[in-house]
Amino acid sequence: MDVSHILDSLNDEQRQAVAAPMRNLLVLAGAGSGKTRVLVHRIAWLMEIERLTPTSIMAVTFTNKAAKEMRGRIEKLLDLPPRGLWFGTFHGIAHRLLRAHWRDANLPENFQIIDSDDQLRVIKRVMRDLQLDETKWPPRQAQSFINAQKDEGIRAEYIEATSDLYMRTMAQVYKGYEEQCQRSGMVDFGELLLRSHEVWLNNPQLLAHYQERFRHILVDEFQDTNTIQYAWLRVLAGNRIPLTVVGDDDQSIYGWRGAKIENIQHFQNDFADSMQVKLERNYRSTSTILDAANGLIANNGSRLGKQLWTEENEGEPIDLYSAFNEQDEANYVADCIDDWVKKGNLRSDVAILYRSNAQSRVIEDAFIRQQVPYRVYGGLRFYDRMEIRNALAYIRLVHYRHDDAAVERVINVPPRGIGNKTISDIRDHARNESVTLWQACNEMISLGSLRGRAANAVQKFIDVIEDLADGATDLPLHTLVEKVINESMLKEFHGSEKGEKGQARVENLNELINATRDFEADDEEMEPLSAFIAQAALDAGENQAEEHEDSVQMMTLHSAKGLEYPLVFMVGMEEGLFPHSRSAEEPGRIEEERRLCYVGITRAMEKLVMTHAETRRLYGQEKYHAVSPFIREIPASLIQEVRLKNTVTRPVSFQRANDESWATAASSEAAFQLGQLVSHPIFGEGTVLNYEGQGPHARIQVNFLSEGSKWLVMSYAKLEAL
DNA sequence: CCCCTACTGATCCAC
DNA sequence: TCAGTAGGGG
Repeated sequence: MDVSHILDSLNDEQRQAVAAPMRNLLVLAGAGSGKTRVLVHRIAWLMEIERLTPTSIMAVTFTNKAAKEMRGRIEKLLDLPPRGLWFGTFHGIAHRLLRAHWRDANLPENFQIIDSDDQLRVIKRVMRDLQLDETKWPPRQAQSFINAQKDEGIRAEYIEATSDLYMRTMAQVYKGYEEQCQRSGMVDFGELLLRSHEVWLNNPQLLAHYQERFRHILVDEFQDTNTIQYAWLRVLAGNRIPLTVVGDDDQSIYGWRGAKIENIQHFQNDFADSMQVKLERNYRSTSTILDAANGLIANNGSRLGKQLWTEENEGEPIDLYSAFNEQDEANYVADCIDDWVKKGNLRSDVAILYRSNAQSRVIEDAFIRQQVPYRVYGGLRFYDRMEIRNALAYIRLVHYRHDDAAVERVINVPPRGIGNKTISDIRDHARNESVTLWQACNEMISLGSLRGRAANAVQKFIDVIEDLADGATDLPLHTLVEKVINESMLKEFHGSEKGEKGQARVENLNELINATRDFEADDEEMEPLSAFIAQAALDAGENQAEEHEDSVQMMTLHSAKGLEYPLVFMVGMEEGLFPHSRSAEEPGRIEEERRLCYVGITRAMEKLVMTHAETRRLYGQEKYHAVSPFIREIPASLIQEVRLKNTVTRPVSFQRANDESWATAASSEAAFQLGQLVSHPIFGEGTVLNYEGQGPHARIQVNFLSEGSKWLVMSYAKLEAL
């Protein structure tokens, strides 16, 4: 057997991992060490050397993007698509299992996946039914409670009846929510895993079937697994199926989302007879960058232990810039990028990394001023956009009339005269009669329990859906979707929103049609429509449409994981910002922040620049932050201070901006001060609450004793100070 | 039903 | 500070 095409391009460590015996294997893959490559080659090895069929291999990832990339690379390596390979995210695979065994899972055949937005609506409804005060019990809090429980594998019934009012109330909501979901066949993300885990526990034969079928399971980013995912894997593997897990404990940054770093730390104890391979050779960064990363992460205790190395040369030192304030910091970054581009480099090779999204604004402002094209990652994902979610709700209703979450969403979108009163009547009917909202609509109309106008409107809603559904099964997917978007009037509705927003919304709707046009189900057994609906629920879609212009990439440290850039800026390296002040509370959180810093550093290939601001305006207040302790943990010899603190001269642009704003405030204050008592010839006495603008357009807000608060134009108001 | 005002709260976010 | 949103008034 010629194995050269599988092993030739690999280094020794990588080969060891790829060609390891069919036993439990932990691959500790450092940043930039060729992790994906090892996974892909391992799969090829299993198929060609160990002679496993594609159907007997399961490969699990966390994101659809990762799954897609891996699939592409396997196809390229093997020169053919690996048909039958079980490939996907934890949720995608769990969903597939539940579709196949819906009876065993005690679900209706056409159960629907709901995302967090739908989930919140359902929870709100349950809480309203329980007559809980929304201000005292925020639905969002209940939502995260429920999701956290599910991630831990805990059902409502297992939450003990405690005297703790909070726990009792939450458990009550959780219970009501579970019942509501069960009644209307809704399954949330956590439920996919929880339910399929239970299916295996309750059906030994079914579990045995899969244990015979799968001969190997591979898991990517193992350090990100949470409790239920880990349990899911353990039950499935059950000492019968060997696992290859790949991950890096030093890059575990999702503890706040339920990920358990212990899962990778204890893997060797929990999975019998396992071996471990470390990938420590880095192919990405200069040795300076790696030494910085190694020095930093050495401050964490209880690591599995890794030391990145490279054959690359030292490269440039790490720059540290102490900015006067956040504007100065932003200008400095913009200036550096100008230099970089003048030297003939690409802007798309530059990334700006920050701890929290709020930090991007100041930098964006500077980029706009200096005309640096940029692109911000994150924000709303495609399938989270309002117009897309509305369109999907219609599509879901065409497919399955009893989707309560979808009815709630679009019963009055676009507005067709169904008011809150009518909707809550429909909800009441549905609850009293134990039927779905769709059934409630129909029943109430035939019973005549809706008034004339409301009845007409509801009938109109029913007709729209029924008309769309009529003959829907004969149409190709994209034609159907196009029809839905047009006939639901969503295009007109969203298109008429003012500004460029409407335009963008229509474009997105068109994009949705395009997406269906080249949609391919990865599960051939499902009908296209339900496959598409499931995909839309489980795949957030590409972050954003590709930007054509060469632009700087801006993102949070979290979303930078897995990416690499020749030039990386880590901004806001200040205590309180990074590490974030909220992470000082719990033990272990600082270590996670340190790992996040490690992730940031190891994104850089050639050059790393860190900046911090001595003063920063945060939540409307000027704050003085100390330099991040993480900077001190990097060997000082690797860092070069760009400018010594005591020689700082204020940049010209800053001085001007600052002086102007100071002058404005001063001149306004000269006239009236906030809180000052004033008198008006007509409105009488009042207190100054606020003012804005300057010169003849300046306006002032006064809270009058008799009239309440009013905005007045200062030059006409004839106010007198008292 | 839409717009304005007042209020709140504020890391990180895939599925 | 400011963004997002709930509730009142036109």
